[in-house]
Amino acid sequence: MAYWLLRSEPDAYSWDDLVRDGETEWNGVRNATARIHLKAMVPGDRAIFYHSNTERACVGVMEITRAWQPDGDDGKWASVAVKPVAPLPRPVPLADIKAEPKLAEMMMLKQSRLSCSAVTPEEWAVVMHMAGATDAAAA
DNA sequence: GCCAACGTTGGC
DNA sequence: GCCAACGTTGGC
Repeated sequence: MAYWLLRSEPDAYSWDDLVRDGETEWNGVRNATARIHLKAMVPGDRAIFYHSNTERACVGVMEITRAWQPDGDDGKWASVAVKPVAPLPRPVPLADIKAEPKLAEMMMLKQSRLSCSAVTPEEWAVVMHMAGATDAAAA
């Protein structure tokens, strides 16, 4: 299983919106690097939901429910389907991620504007620990 | 509101 | 194909 981080401005689409919807199409990504990651996602992969901009914190865990399909008028972009797994018991602010040496190499820090980035299993475990997440959400 | 990072566009 | 100009994003 692979781990990912998907960011969204909560004003545009938030964790609460995802919980309300039950499942959603993660579309509208218009960045070549992000697309590489979207196309690498397979059902069962886990992803951190990160609120950018106004909140700047990881807020929940999602599961990829369907591999990518073409997105956009010309079909040259990609989108996947996701569903919520569990909210993080304690949201993990960006400031805490930056302050944690074990997360210094995280892709989201290296490329701060990238909306879909990869997370290593080690990084995933650290973030879940910081969030106080139990095994159910962390696995 | 400002600024840095970075992707995209367009002229050459 | 290169590179400067420009626009957008996101953190502060």
